Amino acid sequence: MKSEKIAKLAGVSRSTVSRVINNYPNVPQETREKVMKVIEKYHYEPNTCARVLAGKATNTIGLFVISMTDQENPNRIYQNNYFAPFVDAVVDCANVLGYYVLIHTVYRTEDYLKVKQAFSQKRIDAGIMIGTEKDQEILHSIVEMGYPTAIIDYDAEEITAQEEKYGNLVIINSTDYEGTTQAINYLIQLGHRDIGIIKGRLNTYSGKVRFAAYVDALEKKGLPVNEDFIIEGAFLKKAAYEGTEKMVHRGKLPTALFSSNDDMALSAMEVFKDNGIRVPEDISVIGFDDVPVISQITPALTSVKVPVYEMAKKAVEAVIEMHAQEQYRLQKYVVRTELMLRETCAKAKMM
Amino acid sequence: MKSEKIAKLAGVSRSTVSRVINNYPNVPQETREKVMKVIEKYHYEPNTCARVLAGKATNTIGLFVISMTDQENPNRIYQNNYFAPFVDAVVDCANVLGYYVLIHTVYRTEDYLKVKQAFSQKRIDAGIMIGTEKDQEILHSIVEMGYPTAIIDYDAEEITAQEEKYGNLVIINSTDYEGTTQAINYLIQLGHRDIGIIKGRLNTYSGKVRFAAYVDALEKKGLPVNEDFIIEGAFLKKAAYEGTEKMVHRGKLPTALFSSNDDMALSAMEVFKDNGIRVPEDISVIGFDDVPVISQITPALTSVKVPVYEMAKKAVEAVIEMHAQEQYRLQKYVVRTELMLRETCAKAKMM
DNA sequence: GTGAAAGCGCTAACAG
DNA sequence: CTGTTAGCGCTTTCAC
Repeated sequence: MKSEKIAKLAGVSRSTVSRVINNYPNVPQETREKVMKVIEKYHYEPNTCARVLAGKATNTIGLFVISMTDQENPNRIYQNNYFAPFVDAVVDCANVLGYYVLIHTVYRTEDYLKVKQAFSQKRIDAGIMIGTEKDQEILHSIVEMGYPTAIIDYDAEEITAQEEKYGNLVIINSTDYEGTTQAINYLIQLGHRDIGIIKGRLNTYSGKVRFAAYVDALEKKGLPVNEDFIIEGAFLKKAAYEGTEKMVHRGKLPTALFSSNDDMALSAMEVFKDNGIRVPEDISVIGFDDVPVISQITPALTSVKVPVYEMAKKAVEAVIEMHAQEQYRLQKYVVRTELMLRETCAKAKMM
Repeated sequence: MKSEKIAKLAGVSRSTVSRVINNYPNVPQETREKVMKVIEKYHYEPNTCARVLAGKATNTIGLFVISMTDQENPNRIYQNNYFAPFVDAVVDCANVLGYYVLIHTVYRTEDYLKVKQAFSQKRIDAGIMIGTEKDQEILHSIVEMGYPTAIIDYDAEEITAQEEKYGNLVIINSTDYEGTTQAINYLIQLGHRDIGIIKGRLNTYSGKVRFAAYVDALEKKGLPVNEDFIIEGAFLKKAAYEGTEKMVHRGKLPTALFSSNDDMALSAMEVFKDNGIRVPEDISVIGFDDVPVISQITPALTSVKVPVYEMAKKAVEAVIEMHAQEQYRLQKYVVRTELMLRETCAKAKMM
């Protein structure tokens, strides 16, 4: 079934059918209804490719999940508790606005070709990227293609200087610095002085910021940043587990531990449990992200909530709006984190 | 940049460029290289829509996640621990085969229109559906469109009779009946005689089968199916929580509980914990699906593993292969479940 | 208001 | 082996 047939059946020309489909104003109500009736009768759906080829939008946005670590694990991405809700949210928000989502994952540098192709082959109107690290060159080469692109968790400062070059870019972050500061200050208020951290990957914006905020918060209160209490976690469960284990075996523990994400906090708690170290009696723990699981475990993990849904929504809306616009402009959004108090923090014991 | 320009620059015609792009044999190595050089130099990518319009495949498969319950929750789908790994696996497998995945969720009956449109608008070569229930009519109307379609967790018997009508359908299930039987028998071996169940939604194939297998297994051993120990969970955490709570308040408990999925088992364990009922000392629990979280909690949940990755892989491969084929034929696949022994089951105490 | 005709970028007969 | 030509199904000037 094609528009020509509809035209014939309705006794009009293809142009008129097209006008009806696209809701153009210059067609009288009567004609419109006549055409619509035929369209509905035959469940006619215009061929997307033909429309796109003739200059219309694809009504599809690309979602690219970058996951360059953990390559061997089959369940890699959604195993990561952070990406899954994000993908969900993007699909959800896009669908509400009448858009499809074309999704592709990037495990290796070569896979970036696929995201470029999604743009250059005109499969999508705009794209959203999450999980990017400092793959500067490639990332820039994608942005330079000029299509509306949103990046989640990316250093805005770095490119803010060359605003005119990145008019098609949307950067979305959460208040990680403030969130971390709040978490550390909360621990300090509880009387903790030896506060450790499980670091994320530092070539990640959030990893970097969360660590910087941790250091700053301690220094501001005149507390020591003790190397022994800094665990390299790289945002990975396994690394966090091993790092924590090493610290435990070393025998000297902080009284509180801030983890750069929830997954790693969970790993640490596992180690503590295995070694008879009680949370929060012996050590307080705070995570980051506030993924769903952590409120269901015992003890429920105190965490800094990242408003994933809002970030996804903003990203979707921004790129879609940009695509509709004539004029692009660099946009930055920052959404608020929130400290979710639960059961893994307690007052520091007096020595 | 279009093929015509490449042709001009390479000193050939568009047809030859096309032949090179599509790897047709009838072009000498020399010409091929000459053209390729220009293509690479200009990073030329053929316009997908034009190719599709001219008869090529989209190299995109649709993934439709049906989730008609739990509409109010923003994090609905990936909150469900079962869908997330599945989506991941489908994207992963499709990507490996060079395909993009177009994803759309169905929360309401109206949303089914979008899945039909994805097909009729020629956005995808084939589709995969998960989370379907007995929306018979709509489902059939989709399959009747004639595009390669895979459905996960669907009653194969129901349509096996009319094989010729569903030549384009692929049905993929796991051995839920056997898996459940194995789980129940395991409990029986441990000495349990009062075995309860948290039911899934019965308009779901897996919900139905798991319940049937439970009843059969008990009856086969001459054990009672006690109404008091049957909890309506509908595959939902909340319903399972409330149902379990009601049973606990009623005061009479089975010594073992089989849950039709892990999420509900988790809810039940929460209730038990809140009421001072110990797992597995006071009650044994078995879940279904073997989602990642359950091995990380304490006590780690014994569960029947559903090989999600394999199922997704099979679905992707089957529909892609079908699309490439001339002749379609109804296909059914059943992949093996596996009982994962962990810490939530213990010998029944002698009364 | 509406139709005719050109064109979007590519593929695929058909000749040669 | 390769170029010419005719579509694929739709949108969009441009006349009428």
